[in-house]
Amino acid sequence: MIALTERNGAVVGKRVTVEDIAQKLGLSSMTVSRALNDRPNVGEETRERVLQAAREMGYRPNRIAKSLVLSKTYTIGIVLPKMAHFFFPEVIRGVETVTHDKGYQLILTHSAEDAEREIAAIQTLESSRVDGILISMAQSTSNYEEYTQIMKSGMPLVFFDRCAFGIGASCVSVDDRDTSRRAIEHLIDVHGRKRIAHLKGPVSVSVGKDRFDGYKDGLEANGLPYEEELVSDSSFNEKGGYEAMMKILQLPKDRWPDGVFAVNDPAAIGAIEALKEAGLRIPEDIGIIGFTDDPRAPLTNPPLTTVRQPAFEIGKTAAQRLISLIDEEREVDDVDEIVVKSDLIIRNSCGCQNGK
Amino acid sequence: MIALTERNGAVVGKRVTVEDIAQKLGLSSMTVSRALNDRPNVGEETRERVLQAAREMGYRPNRIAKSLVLSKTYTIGIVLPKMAHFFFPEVIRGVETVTHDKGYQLILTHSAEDAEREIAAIQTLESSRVDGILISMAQSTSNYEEYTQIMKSGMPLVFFDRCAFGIGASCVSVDDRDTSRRAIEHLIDVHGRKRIAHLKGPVSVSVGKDRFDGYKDGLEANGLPYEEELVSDSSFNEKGGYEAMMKILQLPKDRWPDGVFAVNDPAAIGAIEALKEAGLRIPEDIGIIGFTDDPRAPLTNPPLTTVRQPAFEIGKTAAQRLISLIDEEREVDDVDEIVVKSDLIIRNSCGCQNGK
DNA sequence: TTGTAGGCGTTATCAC
DNA sequence: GTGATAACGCCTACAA
Repeated sequence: MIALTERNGAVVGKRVTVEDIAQKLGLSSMTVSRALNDRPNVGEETRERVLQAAREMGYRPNRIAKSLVLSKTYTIGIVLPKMAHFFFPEVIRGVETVTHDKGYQLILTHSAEDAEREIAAIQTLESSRVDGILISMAQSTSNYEEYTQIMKSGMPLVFFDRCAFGIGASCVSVDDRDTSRRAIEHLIDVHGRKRIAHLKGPVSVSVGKDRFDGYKDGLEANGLPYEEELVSDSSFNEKGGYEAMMKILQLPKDRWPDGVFAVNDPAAIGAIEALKEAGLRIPEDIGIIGFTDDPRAPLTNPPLTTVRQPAFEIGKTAAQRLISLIDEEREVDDVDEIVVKSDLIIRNSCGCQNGK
Repeated sequence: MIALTERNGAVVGKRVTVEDIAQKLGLSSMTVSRALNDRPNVGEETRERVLQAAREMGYRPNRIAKSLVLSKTYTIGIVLPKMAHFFFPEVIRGVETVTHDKGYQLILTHSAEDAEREIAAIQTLESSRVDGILISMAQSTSNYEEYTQIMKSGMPLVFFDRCAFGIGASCVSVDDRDTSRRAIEHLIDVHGRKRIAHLKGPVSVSVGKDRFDGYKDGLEANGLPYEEELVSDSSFNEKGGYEAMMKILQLPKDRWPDGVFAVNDPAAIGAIEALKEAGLRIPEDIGIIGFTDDPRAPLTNPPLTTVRQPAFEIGKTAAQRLISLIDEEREVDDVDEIVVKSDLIIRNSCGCQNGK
C-alpha cells in the first residue's frame, strides 16, 4: 500500500523508502539495505521477506541518495558538438552499449559547436557529479583551459574523434592523417590525377588539421606541389562543402582541379552539388573522396568513395576507456591515444567502376 | 586552494562545498547558500564576497545533494527504441533544445526495440528520480502495465511517435493515419495506380497500425478492394522492407502491384532494392512512397516520395509538453494528443517528374 | 545476524 | 541579514 499525498491537486504516490520497508517488516533500515543489495550477514529468510516486500510495495532504490553517500553516481556525461551529423548518433549508440552493460547512466549534452556552451555543458556535468566525461571538441573551441581544469580536478576525461592533445587526456579516433594520405594517394596513383583540391575543415579541430596534414603528405609523397588555390576552407556540413567547392571553381578553368578530397562526407555531398552545377562530370572530369561513410554515400551519383570511420566502435572504445579510467583499471599498456582502424571504401566517385 | 586527497594513488582534487566557502568567509552555510542561489535576505557585500570566493575556489554546486533535499532533479529521461534510424537523433536534438533552455538535464536510454529492456530502462529512470519521462514504444512491447504503473506513481510521461493510447498519457506524433491515406490517394488519383501494396509495420506499434489503417482508408475512399496478398509484414528497417517486398514479388506477375506504400523510408529503401533486382522500373512500372523523409530519400534513384515527419519539432513539442506537465502548467486546452503537421514530399519515385 | 549513530551536501524553517 | 537545526534516503562503521 502506497501512502498518498497531494501535489497541486493531483494524487501522487509517495515513493517507498528503505525505511518504509523496514517499518512494515519490523526490521531496521540497515538490514533491509543489506538484503536489497545482496550483502552478507542477512538471514536467508529475512532476505526473502525483504525482497518480496520491496516488490509488493513497488520499491525503487533512490540513486540520488545512494550517490550522495557513496560519492559515485554511476553516470557518465557526453558532450557532442552536433547531433545532425550521422557520425555522432552512431557514437552514442556505441557508448550506450557499454554504459548499459556496465550499469552506467548516460547524460547527453550538446555544445552546438560553440565553445561557451561547451564550457557550460562541462560545468553542468561536473555539478551532476558524473563519474567521467566523454567529449568531442566544438568547432569554435580554441582554449583548453576548461579541459585542463577538469583533468586537474581528477575527473576522468576521454576525447573522441576531435581531440585536444598535450593535456594528458585520452583520445579515441581513427588515424585521420595517415588515412587521408592514403585517400590522396588513391586519387593520384590509381587514377593519375594531378591537381587535387582539399575542402579543409577548421584546423583548430584535430580532425580538420589531421586530414589537412594527410592531404599535404599525400601530395608530397607523390612529388606534387602544394597549391594554396586548391585548398578552400569548409565547415563540417553540406553548405560549407558547397561553398568551399564553389570558391575553387572561381579559378580559371585551366587551373581547375581533377580531384577533390573533402574533410567529411557532408562537405563532399555539398561539393558534388557544386560540381554538378558547374557542369563537371564525376568521375570523368573530377574525382572526389569524402570521409565518414555517411549513409548517403552509397546513394550519391556516382556513389561516393569515402573513408569509413567506425563511429559505433569509436563510441564503444571511448566508453570502455573512460570506465576503465574511472575504475582505475589502468593497465600496463596505458596508451593515451587509441587509434581505431578505418578503411577506404572505394565506390565510383573517384573513378573505380563497381567499387574495385 | 583545493584540499588534496588520494584515490588509488592518484591525487584527486576534493570538491569544494558550501561549508568550505562558509568557513573561509566566517559565515554560515545558509548565508552562502542564499548568496549562491540569488535569494533575498543577503547583504549586498556579503553576496559579492561569497560569489567571488566561489569562483576562486572553483565551487561547483552538487546537484545530487540539492536534488535529495528538494525532491527534484531537473532531469528528464528519454527511452528510445533505436538510435540507428535517423528519426530518433533528430527527436533528441529537438528535445535537447528545450531541456537546455529550461535548465534540465537529459538522460538517454535505449530499449533496442525490446520490451524487457524498455522496462529496465524505465525503472532505472525512476531510480534516478527523473522529473519526467519521454518515450517511444519498443517494437516488441505489447503490455502497457509498466506504463500504467508509472502513470499511477505520478511520474509525468509523454509518448512521442509510437504511443500507447488509452492510459491517459500524452502523445506527440504526426497524424499517421490521415497522412497515409493522402499518400495512397496521391498514388491513385494522380498516377492512376490501381494495385497498391503496403509494407506493413508491426501493428502493435501505433505508427504501424495507423499507417496501415490509413492505407485501407485510402483504398476504400477510392473504391479499391483490400487485397490480403498485397500487404506484407515488414519491420522498420531496410532488411524488413526488402524481404516484405520480395514476398509480394513471389506473386504471379499479373498480380504484381503498380504502387507501394512503405511503413517508413528505411523499409522503402530496402524495397527499392528488391524492385530493382526484380527488374522493375520505378516509377514507370511501379510507384513507391515512404514515410519519414530520411536524409537518403532525395538521393535514391529515383528520388523517394515520402511523408516528411518533422522529427525535430516532435522532439521539441514532446519535451515542452513534458516540462509543462512537470511544472503542472496544465492549461485549459489540456489536450493529451498533440498532432504535429506532416507533409507529403513529392519526388519522383511516385511518377511526378521534378517534384511536381 | 541485526541494530545504532552519524554523515554525504544541500536547503527549509524558524529563531535571533 | 544571518545562523542553528533538521531533514532528504541511503550507507559505512561500529556495537550488541
